[in-house]
Amino acid sequence: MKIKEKNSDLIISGAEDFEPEHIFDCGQCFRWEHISEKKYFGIAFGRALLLEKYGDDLIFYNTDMADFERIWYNYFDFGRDYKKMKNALSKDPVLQQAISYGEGIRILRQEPFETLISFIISASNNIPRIKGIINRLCENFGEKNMYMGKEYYTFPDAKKLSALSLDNLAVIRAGFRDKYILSAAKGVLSGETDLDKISRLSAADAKTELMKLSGVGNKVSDCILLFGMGKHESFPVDVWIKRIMEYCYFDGERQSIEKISELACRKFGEYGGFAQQYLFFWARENKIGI
DNA sequence: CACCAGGCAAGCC
DNA sequence: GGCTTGCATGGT
Repeated sequence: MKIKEKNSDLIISGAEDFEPEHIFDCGQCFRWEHISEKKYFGIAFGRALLLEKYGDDLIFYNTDMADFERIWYNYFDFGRDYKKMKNALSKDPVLQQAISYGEGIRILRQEPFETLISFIISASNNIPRIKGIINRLCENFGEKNMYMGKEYYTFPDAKKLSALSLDNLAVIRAGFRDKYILSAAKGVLSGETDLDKISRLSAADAKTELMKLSGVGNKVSDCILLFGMGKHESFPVDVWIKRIMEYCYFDGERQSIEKISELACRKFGEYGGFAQQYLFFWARENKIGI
């Protein structure tokens, strides 16, 4: 991978296993917007970014090497050997097919607090509405910044959210999740919930800590571990994953979530999270198992 | 109208 | 322990 600075843009060549459509539509993030054919606009770590896939190159508009190294390199998981992971998972014929469909997926390393709140919102919800609620959360309570002549809003921090009442929060129309959002924010602000410390625990111990939070159960905690804490062995089992796993590995017979998790752990091990994302994207886009 | 959405907590037995 | 039910809101 080579990076050139040109005017105020970065041209990244030789970045393999990177397809914006796969990355941003596989359900791991909610703040990336499809602008045009190959352009996506998103916000992370307080920064906005317009990026474009241009042939084999990636263009990161209006940014610099300092921000690339500080934010985007880790956010886009550029340090990982995706070939090695794909080779390991491809030994399974189901995964081989799912990978060939979503070959450009990467798992983003997102901010723990944003991931926590976002996946609390995700419970019993659908993706378009999750995005809508998060947009309203940021527009009402985040900080306004400018990027390429356009205003954008950062994800509000724990302090800002903790100061809100349920009535204040009603504008985002989060439904019954509103009280969980406030409670989680207050825990983080007080230090009772130390997300950085939790990130450094083993996946199992971190999960135990996260599940102490109201509104964070088995599936939501796995998503926080996977997308916000770098625990790539986590395999979140939602309704889609449950269906496709039953269809592909259990002859279509209904299974408990525990049985599905056990099989995923055995089959995918340290790469469980990647397997989950390939399966999720493949199943949803092709309506497999429905 | 019923049913569902990247579930969870609380209340039952 | 496991199982059932209510939950806000919006889309089909």
